Amino acid sequence: MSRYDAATIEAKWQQAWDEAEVFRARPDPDRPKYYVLEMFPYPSGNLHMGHVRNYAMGDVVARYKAAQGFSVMHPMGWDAFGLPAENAAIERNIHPGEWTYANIANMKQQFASLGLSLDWSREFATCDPDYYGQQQALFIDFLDKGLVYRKNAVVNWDPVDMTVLANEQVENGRGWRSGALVERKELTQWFFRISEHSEELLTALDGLTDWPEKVRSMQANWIGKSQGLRFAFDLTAPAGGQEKIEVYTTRPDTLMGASFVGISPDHPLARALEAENPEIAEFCAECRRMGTSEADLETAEKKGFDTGLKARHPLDPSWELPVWIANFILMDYGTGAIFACPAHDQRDFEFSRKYGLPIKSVFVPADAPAEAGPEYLDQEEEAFVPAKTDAVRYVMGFAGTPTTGEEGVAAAIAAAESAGWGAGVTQFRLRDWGLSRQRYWGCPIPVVHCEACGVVPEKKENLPVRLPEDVEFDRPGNPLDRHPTWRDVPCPACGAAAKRETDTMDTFVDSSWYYARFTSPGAATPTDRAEADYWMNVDQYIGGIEHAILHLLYSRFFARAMVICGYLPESAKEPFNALFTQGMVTHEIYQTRDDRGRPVYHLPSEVTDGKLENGTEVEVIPSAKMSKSKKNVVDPVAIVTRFGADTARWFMLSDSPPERDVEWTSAGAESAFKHLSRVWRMTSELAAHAEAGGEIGDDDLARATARAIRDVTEGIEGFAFNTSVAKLYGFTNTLHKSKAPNADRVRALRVMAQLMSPMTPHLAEEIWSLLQGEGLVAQATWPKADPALLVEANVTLPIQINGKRKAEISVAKDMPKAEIEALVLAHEAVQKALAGSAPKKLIVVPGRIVNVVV
RNA sequence: GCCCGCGUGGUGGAAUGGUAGACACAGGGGACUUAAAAUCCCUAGGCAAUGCGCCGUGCCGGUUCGAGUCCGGCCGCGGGUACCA
Repeated sequence: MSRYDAATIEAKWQQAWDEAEVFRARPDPDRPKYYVLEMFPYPSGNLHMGHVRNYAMGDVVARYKAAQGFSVMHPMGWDAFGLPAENAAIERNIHPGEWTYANIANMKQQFASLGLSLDWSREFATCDPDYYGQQQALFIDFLDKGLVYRKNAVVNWDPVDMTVLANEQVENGRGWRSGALVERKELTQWFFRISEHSEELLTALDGLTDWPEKVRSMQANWIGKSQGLRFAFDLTAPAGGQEKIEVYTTRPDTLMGASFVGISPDHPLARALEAENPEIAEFCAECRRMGTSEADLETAEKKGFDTGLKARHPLDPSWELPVWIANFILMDYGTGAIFACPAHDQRDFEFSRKYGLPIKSVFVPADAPAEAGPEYLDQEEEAFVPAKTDAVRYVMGFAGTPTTGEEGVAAAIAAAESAGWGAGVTQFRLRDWGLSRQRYWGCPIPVVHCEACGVVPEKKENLPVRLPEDVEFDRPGNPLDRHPTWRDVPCPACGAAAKRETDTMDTFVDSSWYYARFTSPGAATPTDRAEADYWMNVDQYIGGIEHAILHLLYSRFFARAMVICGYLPESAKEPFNALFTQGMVTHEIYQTRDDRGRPVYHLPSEVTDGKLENGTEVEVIPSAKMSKSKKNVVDPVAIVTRFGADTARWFMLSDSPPERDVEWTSAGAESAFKHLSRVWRMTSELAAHAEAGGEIGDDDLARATARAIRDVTEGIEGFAFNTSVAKLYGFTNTLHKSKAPNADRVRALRVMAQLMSPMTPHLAEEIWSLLQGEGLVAQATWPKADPALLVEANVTLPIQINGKRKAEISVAKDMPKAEIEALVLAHEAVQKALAGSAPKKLIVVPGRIVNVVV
């Protein structure tokens, strides 16, 4: 007997699908449309298992929806701009474009081997001039609508390489190549006005009911709406041209516990003081020798400098608070200035202890001793920070007698407003989106700087503003800046000699509208409205949880901006109807040490039974996300070559729930292959008995088939592909053991082929064809379970005694409660437990369980 | 630091607040085979010892007739933290 030959089967059916153009998306008035999209990949050059998992999931949805009668669009493209191409250019002296397109060609071939139901006719890369030209057109329209503007912002500056660094290029405060201490540097940059949409982006989250709750909650926290008080501390004497310091606080109720006023090193007052005082200049310079990332700033040691200035407390003009510059205060937040209340903020507490500043309690726990007062925390190690809704007792309030923080804040705002020294304001944490990048491999920002006219957008007929090809990466920095001629252009407004902008766009811009471009990838405008109106929204979006905030929030903003500019219908302002976030693919890490004790990593393919080929034992480190640096990667191509794409897909979908991480094990891949081989063997044994349709006559097999249809369908609908896979294992076992006539088993196996087709499409197609199914299984209608076959006559009821299962009874499904109770009470185990007395309680949940409380 | 998740046998995991461990991997036993591979059958949380029992879903506590599931507090791991994508 021949064996399961995945390579032959897969090539055959991939060709058949291509020839029949099965996956070509076309508007169809007779069917509802369904747009499935997986986050497009960065073309690193090689497919990894995370891709296989992500795209296998999307493929299940796309194929299943097609079988359900939808007109499906399932496109694919490339998120092709970004840092790695420039790094490759520097390291290997290859042009970023050449490197990127070679990677795309390679990966596309690998994609093809997986047999995904993709409509490749819509493919594009974000580095295609056609795509980024339309992005430039969008930028110009956004500029016109006031959605983009320029302001100053800080970047990580490498003073040796004279270049801007990404946060990930800063390691322990030093540039990753030069090793130089990184500085913060201010540049004029372009910003999208996303913060103007904070309220809308926040409230609209409530409508995204098919998004994971965790993603909505992360976005809500990121947007960070808060109610607080804005007011000013008057300086006792003007300094640095300032007479007061404006602050924002969400805890105005703690104002009587203030110990100092803190300002950011980038605050205008700090800037002014720097110029006069070398010590302050040195301190601020030290603060600026830090990366710009929030995690770095927040975890760095808290440092401060007493400016010697004093500020008057707004409630007591005779109370003078010292003004400190502190490294943890961000200029981007609120007003860049705070007042510190160490008793009720852990960071302020530590800072105050370090610098010997007073710590006065404003409130104490509700159950604190009656004599507890402002000195309550004197001996404590931590600030007292209860939930805002917890009951507390104010000992130094200034507005009534609130009983919780929440009430205290409201009362403090009301008091400040009526006394006229402060205003309650709503504040958002969300900042405007800085899109300027001082790099070559990105979409050029289509503006020209003219001495006479200022910043002028390029004319749309001159788009795309193409990246020049003749660039060198022999030194750090942006090659666009030093290109001999590229910058020189006439001003689009006056025609005089002018200079192009050399900054390019953040790659998040590229990925913020690609879903819209897929609806009409060749259009001469960013979208074709008829196509966009038809295909939008994305019905199911699938991608990694790592994109929960930035990519998804930016896309939501961009969709709104595109609606404003008329490129999308109003209904598309939330572009993704449903979102699913899948987990990562992980693997054990194999490590040895070199003669200096440094770790050396080994590929799984080099390790057998915990040993290298030369017999050296490796240390096994628990699984982590597959990464090249740890070498815990498995090449999908090798798996596909060895077992076939269906095995790789099947294994990626089995075992782990899609939203959780999955661990790749070679044993798991082998068992997946074994199973598919078994199904194939059953098929080849039964193929001789294949004949035309008809019902399954054998009652048990008919019922098992109906249950399989129900359960597999439920699994797919609920994004629990692992349970669908488990049910298919079970159905295979049933079919294997069934003594039903061959014709019945053929019929059941045909159904199984349909149920398997979203996951293992090639094998399903082969089974379908061997068993003489009609047409392609990829175009067959999804099977329906006969409800009559799903009805069970009897149910097993577990009997619990005091919540612990002790026995069970089998009863008719519709048996009345009273009869069940009688049966239960008569049961031997219950009699024994009751020992003659009556039960305290008898709970009967029909069809579920019985609990006897004794 | 902050925000958001996750934690169940030797392993991956299943389980609308209702029989914890479905399905599978590895393991053990058996069949077939000269033998091996492949395949097929049986077994399988731990302790105890043979019926029956006790313990058990990271740890501590709570709500409930009943908690892996809900609530509070810890511990550990992971994702994000605005220039990685």
